Amino acid sequence: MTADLVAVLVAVTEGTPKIMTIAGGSALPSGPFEFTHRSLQTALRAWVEAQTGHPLGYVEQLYTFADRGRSGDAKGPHSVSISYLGLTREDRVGEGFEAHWSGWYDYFPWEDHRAGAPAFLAKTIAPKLKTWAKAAPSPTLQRERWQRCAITFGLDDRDWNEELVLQRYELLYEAALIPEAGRGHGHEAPVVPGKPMTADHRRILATGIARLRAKIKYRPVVFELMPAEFTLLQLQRSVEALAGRLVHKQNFRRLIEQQELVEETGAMAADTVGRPAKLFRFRHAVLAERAVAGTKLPLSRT
Amino acid sequence: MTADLVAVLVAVTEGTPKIMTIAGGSALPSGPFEFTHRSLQTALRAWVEAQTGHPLGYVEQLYTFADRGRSGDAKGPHSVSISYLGLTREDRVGEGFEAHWSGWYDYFPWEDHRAGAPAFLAKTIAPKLKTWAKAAPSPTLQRERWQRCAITFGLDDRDWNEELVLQRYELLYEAALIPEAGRGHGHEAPVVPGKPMTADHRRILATGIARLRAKIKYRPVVFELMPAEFTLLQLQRSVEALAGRLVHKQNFRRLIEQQELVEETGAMAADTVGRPAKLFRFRHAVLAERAVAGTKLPLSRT
DNA sequence: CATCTTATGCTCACGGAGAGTATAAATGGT
DNA sequence: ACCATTTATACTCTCCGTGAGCATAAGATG
Repeated sequence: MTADLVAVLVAVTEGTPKIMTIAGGSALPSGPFEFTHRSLQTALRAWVEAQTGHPLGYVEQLYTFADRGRSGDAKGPHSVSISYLGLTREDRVGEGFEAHWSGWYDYFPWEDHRAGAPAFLAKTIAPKLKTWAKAAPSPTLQRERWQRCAITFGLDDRDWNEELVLQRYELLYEAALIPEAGRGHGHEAPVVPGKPMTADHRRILATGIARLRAKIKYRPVVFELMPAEFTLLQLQRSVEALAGRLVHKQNFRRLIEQQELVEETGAMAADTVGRPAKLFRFRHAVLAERAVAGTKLPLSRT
Repeated sequence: MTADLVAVLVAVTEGTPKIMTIAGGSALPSGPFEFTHRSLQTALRAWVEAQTGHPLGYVEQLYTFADRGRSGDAKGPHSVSISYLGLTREDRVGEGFEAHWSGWYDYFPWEDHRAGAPAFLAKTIAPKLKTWAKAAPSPTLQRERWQRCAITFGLDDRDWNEELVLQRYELLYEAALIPEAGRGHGHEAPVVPGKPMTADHRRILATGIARLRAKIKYRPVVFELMPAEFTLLQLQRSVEALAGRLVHKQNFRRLIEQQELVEETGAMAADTVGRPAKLFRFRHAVLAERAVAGTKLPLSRT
């Protein structure tokens, strides 16, 4: 038996959340776990450093799952995959490394609601889900299926819940609306937009996004994705990029400041449009001061 | 390489949270992962069922960690341990099974604040931590250490945060105040009350408790630990048992009822003191109705 | 100088959470 | 029968976090 590490490495560049990919963007970076390290965390850090040429900031374990040999042989070589979420900055990649960054909404276009709900959600996905729901054997099951769809995708006037990334992916998978769910029928036309990935890598990515979207609400992890100095608007844009939805500007600032998460550097942002903004830096002290330093997003419904 | 499953199986009986143990209460149930199962979850379920004679309710993965051979050989047989949290009921144990249930506060006596903060916290633990903090090389580090202690243990007039179970355990471990941290000095006298466990099992248990304490606040998982019918006070007592602190009765009921988590059975509780209480049952429908059905605990500061 | 854009300060209303008061319905003892 | 005790259950009140909007300041641009 073998153990593999799979990494969801996240960076945010100019309002776009990105993940590190290999194989032309069709897989997450992964590799065998070397037992020469003291722990899984250090193994992952060393490995990422070797790949990207830069140490990793925040690291968190995501999930472990077992595979029964993808080659089809029932008794073949089995493996355990241990997935991690890591936060960095894109510009940290060293020289001569072939780290590839892909926008994460390339894989989950339906997750970006910053400009409102994507049109194809109501136009394409919802009808397909409805069809799938109606294909259930009994009326009760049909209703239950549709209820699940409506809840996870915010249909029927329900609110969009940005944290249900994994549930949405799994629903689409179950409804066979994405290529990964291909049931041996050869290659069907992609019914739902979004780039697929090898094996269950897109599921792992969904897990990572979901975890991160939940985490930014109660832990100051966004700062791991920011440069040393930033304006409050830049910070807000990063949060919005991750959450996939807009935030109420004034309330966001109120929250950040009243929690004393940042301090002014004294300098002002250069080359900007409009009134120049103060530059801030993260107050690393808060990590020691508080056990839970929340950043509950002040979401706006517009 | 091998993969092991370690289970934190929780039940609540008469206001006491319990965990399933083996080896006279000195270890969590664990065993090798059989690759004959489709997933880790099903493997765990099957395995627990074989051990206890009863299917498992709620199951959730906790954490995966790697061991570099406990026997001391640096290149010896390595293994990956995958830990799970499972919720059941004690009375579900079948015939002829030797499931042993131990109160979880036997292992973490400082975590039970239902009758106020335990006396030995201020009398024994706090001074020891202070000594440890003062042993840091520089004044700055000394202050940082003590700040950490004060935050995690709610000292210096800080609030007790029941979710920091793991942080507290790791702090005690770091300060060498618990037997597991024994640094080869043979066996010292236990400086802090609480039953130790084999290897890092107590750490895993701490992880499980922390996870559960966090979860009951936003997911209706308590019901997995309740009998089919229960009174609201029984439900409250279970929550309090898990959280290790008391709850405001009226507000608790308001919360449960306004969220429509339960429905009356029509019957009343028998053989009770005082005014008889209505019996309720969990409305399983809410699991389908809502994505997030919270039970934010209405904690009281008394 | 008008206009656009972004920054930043302030107010308001609503609802949830913590806390307390009051009343009802049972039991057991005297 | 009456009272103390225990538990159940219904309301009320206050405070504050949160969502939302208004207003003003300070730059750039034409």
